[in-house]
Amino acid sequence: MGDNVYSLTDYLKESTSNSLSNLNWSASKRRSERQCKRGGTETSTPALTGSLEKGVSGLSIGTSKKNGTEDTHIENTAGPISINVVKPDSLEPDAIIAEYSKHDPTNSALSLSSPVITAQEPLPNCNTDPKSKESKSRDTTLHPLLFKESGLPDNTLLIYKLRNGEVLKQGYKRGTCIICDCCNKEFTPSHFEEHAGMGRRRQPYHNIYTSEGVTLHNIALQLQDRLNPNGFGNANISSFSDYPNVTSGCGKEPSTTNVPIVPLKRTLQERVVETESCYICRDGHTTVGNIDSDTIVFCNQCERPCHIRCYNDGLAKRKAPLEILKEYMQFCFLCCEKCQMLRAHLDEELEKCEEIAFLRRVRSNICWRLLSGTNKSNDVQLYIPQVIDIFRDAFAETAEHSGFFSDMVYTKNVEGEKDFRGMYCAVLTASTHVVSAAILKVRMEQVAELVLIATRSECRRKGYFVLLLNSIEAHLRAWNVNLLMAPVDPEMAPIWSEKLGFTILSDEEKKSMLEVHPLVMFENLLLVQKSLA
DNA sequence: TTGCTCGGTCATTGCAGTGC
DNA sequence: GCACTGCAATGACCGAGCAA
Repeated sequence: MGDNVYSLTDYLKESTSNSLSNLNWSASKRRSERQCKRGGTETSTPALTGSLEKGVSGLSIGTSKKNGTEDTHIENTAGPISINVVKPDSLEPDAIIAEYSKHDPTNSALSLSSPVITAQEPLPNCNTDPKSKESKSRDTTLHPLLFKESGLPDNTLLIYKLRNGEVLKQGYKRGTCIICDCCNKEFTPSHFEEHAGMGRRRQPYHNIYTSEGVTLHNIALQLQDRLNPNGFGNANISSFSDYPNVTSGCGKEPSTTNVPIVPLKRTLQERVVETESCYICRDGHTTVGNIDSDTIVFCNQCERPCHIRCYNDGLAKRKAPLEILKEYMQFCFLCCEKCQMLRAHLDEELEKCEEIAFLRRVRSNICWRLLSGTNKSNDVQLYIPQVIDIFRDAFAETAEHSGFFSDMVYTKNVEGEKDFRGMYCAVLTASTHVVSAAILKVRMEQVAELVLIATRSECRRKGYFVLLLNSIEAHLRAWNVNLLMAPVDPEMAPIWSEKLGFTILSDEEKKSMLEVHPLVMFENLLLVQKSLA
């Protein structure tokens, strides 16, 4: 995989020169046509020469000096979006596809962040014709965001289609252009629209969709919300992928010898029972040593404690305590419908392999998979050892405790010590290789925990981390999980906070959170959280 | 000679009106 | 509601003019 990824460099280096010539060609062609139409003469200088540095004409940001209008950004409160971006210094078209915020499709439309252009005061005797210049104002800062470094990731699938769903052209984003699949030529959005035979529309951003079915216009709105959350410019913040790839449990490398602290709540131990109350009746009464209706059992999904009798009260047909205990031991005791639904979603996801990006050079798809170490199929067992290797490599300083990684990945229940059941591996794969992996524990709608996340060393700094993280967030949203928690190295906390939209919990908040939710925590790490609602 | 400013030209595409 | 269309706002680019 590493070789494949790195080999993409040559491909893009080659194509860079092609892109220049294509860009100039298309620009010259368009200019020529327009000048002929106006009866002018064609200039000898291609209009877009050198525009690769400054951005294609019409895609740059600025304020008109002609009429003195000035863009004024007002504060918005829209939530963050998830965007995957390839490393700016990486030429490879690696893992890239946008995973846009799906949880609130109306967010972009209602966003307050769209630039408001101050209306000019009408001059005395000015033309009040609605077609007059003064009646129009336009936002030229929005759509260019898509083509900036922190904007739409390269290789994002782009489709020009009609409102009825008919696909006219398909391509992918690269740099400031769109590469059409049919001819492999570069187009600006407007050219792409023209290429699709709909040049007369002049609405490229409203008719070019991603594979997610989101228009470029809506993505630009979401980007704007993300980049300008407080109404202030974020010019100093570079690309989202511009940071070390390994985070979560430890940062780039663990600054301490981090040992996972697995809460005892995960096991049925006396002290746990003594300190827990049934979440249904709020009573903590139980009889230690007996298996009866007063026994408190922990749900194998949400891990909330409940009396067997309280659980049975909600059933049409009661179950015997021993039967429930057996279910618990088999990790299939689910306390309510929501937990059953969530487990069904997870089980369903285990069967899937979603293609979320495509590496043209190596003709390999980047796929999202959710794996369970308990699955003994050859397919899963092909990936699991790679996941362990990735974690061992990424968290080298914890090598002496590397057994934990194996236990987590294989979701072992180490009797009397640690219960890693219910953990899943979320991975990105290319061909038969895992490029990025995370250990994920999904609870009910309350919280999911991202225990570890890391990227294969040779694949780092290419955007896989963000791609995986955003895929995780998107799936959690789809499963109605509304909070994602992650233990992070203090050194990496600013990245999680500033670039990934997480909130760093104070020690007090962390303590109370861990009391409520039995998360796997590491020594000396901070706890961050992100609302997915 | 160099660097800066200004104005003209043009490509791009946002916007609004119109028709179906 | 959608497609089509015309208008024109906007920024990039370029050359001319001017000052240092």
